[in-house]
Amino acid sequence: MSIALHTVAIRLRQAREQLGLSQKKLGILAGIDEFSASARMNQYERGKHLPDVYMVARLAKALSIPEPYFYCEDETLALIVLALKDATQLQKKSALEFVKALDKLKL
Amino acid sequence: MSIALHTVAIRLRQAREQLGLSQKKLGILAGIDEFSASARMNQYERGKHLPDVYMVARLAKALSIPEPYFYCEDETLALIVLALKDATQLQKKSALEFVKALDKLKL
DNA sequence: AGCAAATACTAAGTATTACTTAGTATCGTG
DNA sequence: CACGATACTAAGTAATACTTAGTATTTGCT
Repeated sequence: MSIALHTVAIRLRQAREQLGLSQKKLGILAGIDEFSASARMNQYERGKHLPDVYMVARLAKALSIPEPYFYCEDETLALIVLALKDATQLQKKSALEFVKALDKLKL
Repeated sequence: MSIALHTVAIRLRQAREQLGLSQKKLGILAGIDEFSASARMNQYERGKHLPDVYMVARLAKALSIPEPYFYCEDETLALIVLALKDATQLQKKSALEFVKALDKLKL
């Protein structure tokens, strides 16, 4: 019997496995002490504890993933955020215009 | 002398002021006890304390703003997330395709 | 299969941080 | 000016995360 995992926990495991890292290694990459990295990362992924925003920021950096990705419940929005990772300001502006236009279109 | 505010704090104030709510009122709307709502919300906005993800979720709901918005450092990305608030799944898929194409275009 | 190393996971005490309370400052308006 | 509303703060208490010291489980090798 278990309570539903928070999006942060789900996205974290998702992103880590994508890169083929162990919980411990990712923790160390994010700057956690090597003796507690394994336990802490596991607690995050299992939903035992929640990483605070600063920790999520360091994990995001270690994984090269935008921070807001970890808070996207909607899978498609998560993918949009991910796809905009290396976008230039101009590209983002362009995407914004597209989305605004989309809104008026009621597709 | 003060340390830079976290994005959550900045976006929170931004969103609250947009709606013309007081700190206390927003806190109450988000389910905080009326006697501590003012202090807590102020601590969040001033960066004295950080709301955890569950609190951010409740604030997001009270403000009718998507959760990931609060973690978007980039202003344009924040606006994209905001613009997709009421988007249908089809519209989001469409936006995703656009962003993917944009990526290959190196605009 | 059997073993070892790596990885995943957990309980419990300690450390850290948020939350509540009680209040002071500041702003806006009659 | 005064008063009500809003913003803000210090400090003690309550809640939560972090560390430690392990136990389970999985993986790969002979």
